[in-house]
Amino acid sequence: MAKAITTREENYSQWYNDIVKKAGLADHSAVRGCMVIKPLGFAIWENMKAQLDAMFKDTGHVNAYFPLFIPKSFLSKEADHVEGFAKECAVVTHHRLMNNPDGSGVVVDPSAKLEEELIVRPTSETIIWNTYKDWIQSYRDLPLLINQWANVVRWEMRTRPFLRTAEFLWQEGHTAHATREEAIEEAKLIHEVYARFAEDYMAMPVIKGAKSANERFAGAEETYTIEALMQDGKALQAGTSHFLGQNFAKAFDVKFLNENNQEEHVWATSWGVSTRLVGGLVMSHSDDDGLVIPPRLAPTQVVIVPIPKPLPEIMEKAEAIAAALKAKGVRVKIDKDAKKRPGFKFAQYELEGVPVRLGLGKRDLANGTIEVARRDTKEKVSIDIAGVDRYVEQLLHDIQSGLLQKAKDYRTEHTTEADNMDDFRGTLDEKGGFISAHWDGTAESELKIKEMTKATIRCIPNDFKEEKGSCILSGKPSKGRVLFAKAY
RNA sequence: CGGGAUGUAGCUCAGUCCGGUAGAGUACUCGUCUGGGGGACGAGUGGUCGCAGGUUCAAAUCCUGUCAUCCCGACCA
Repeated sequence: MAKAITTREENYSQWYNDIVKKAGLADHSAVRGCMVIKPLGFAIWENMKAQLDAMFKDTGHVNAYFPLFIPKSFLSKEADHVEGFAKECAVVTHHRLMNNPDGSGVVVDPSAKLEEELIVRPTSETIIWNTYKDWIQSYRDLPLLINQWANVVRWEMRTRPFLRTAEFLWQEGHTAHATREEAIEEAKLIHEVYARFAEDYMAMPVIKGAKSANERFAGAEETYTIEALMQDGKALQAGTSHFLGQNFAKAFDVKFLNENNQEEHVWATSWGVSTRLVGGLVMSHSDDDGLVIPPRLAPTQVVIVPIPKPLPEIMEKAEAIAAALKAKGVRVKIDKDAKKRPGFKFAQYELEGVPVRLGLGKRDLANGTIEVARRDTKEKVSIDIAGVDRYVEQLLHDIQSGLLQKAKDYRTEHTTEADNMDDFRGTLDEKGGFISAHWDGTAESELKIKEMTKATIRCIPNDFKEEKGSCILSGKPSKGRVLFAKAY
């Protein structure tokens, strides 16, 4: 049967598109740049969301919801911010349709023009800070630690499912603090939460670091980022946490009285991760046979396939095994479809990335065994049916840690030091990945390198070591190495 | 937003150059035989040819516009 997925070697982009489509993560929609997230893709996002939400709550945050629409005037209040987003905003200009007089359908009613146009949020800093102004008077109102789960719209020129879509789902945290130090601590705390989530749940190793001025969020004083490396050697910015200083507090006049009865502007952070993480998950682990989902985020962790079909005696045993697994907290599904053949199902579950498949047949019943197949390595073993629940529980842990280790090894192999432009370019062309190189700290050098090689500074790593050297471009003195890569 | 390509059955595509009432494979439905890695045979269902105009006795085919997708750039998470 046609194995419909393009191989990674053949065409990495096409491979990614094939996985998204064939595994049933998402479909294109009738609207340019927007996707329909299908049940499997959405279930993965729901699992991510549930875990992140718990982690935010654990660190003292609460959820709220702010409007989709932002008055146009709000967006222009913070100069850097508006410059960053103005080019990609959807604008609502009217509020009514009418029948076209020529009978050809509906048209915008010109008499229903809005007094003030509304922007569909590309991010919510402005409307949130406009609101916080009313919520904050005293240091006793601080810190204010709020998150929202929402959709946002950025009118992108070129889109790709999950990685960059015109509309996407995300969470955006917006916090207000009494001091600069506390706000920076908050931004770092969330940075840490993101990194932990990526590694512990997505099995996606990330480099923690700070963005250069060029790559920083519009309106931020400092942007902390987690950067992951995809299988094609390109980096993916997977989550950012911003220290906003007093920029938004000043723009929206958010002040509080401190303990000494003095008025001060509050200090702010914002932070977000999006459905882009689903794309990162795909590109971190999946292979030419389809999706590979780490167990902790897999909607179905174990599937039991009766062989050759769901006969009563097989199903009885399957139900018992499923019950034992459920008792251990495993998300298990029994395939009860009598029409499809086992071979077809095997291929299908591999395509959909189910971490563990149990094959239970008549022969197994006779022998008291069951076949266990793991998705990540494609290994199959036949084990004693009696201990299958404990075996599978352990196997899920092994798969989770195995995926992380494999991704770490890949990253280690694809992180290279370069000390001059020739090496830099050579490495970039031949194997890609992260390149650790000296940089003089100027925006000019950074932009020039980008122009010459398409590689950007992904981050100034947290584990930045003081090391004397000279910038690979300008030759000027550098205090240490930063990480470059081509990025999504 | 520029350059290139493509839209015909759920999917992959032929037919378009040279206009004449819509094709294949696969999937799907039913039946029989099957059954430990994408089954075999037989019989069926399924398409206003992306959309809107135009030319013509006649348009999947020619012309104009438009929408969408893919690849390559520029821009960005």
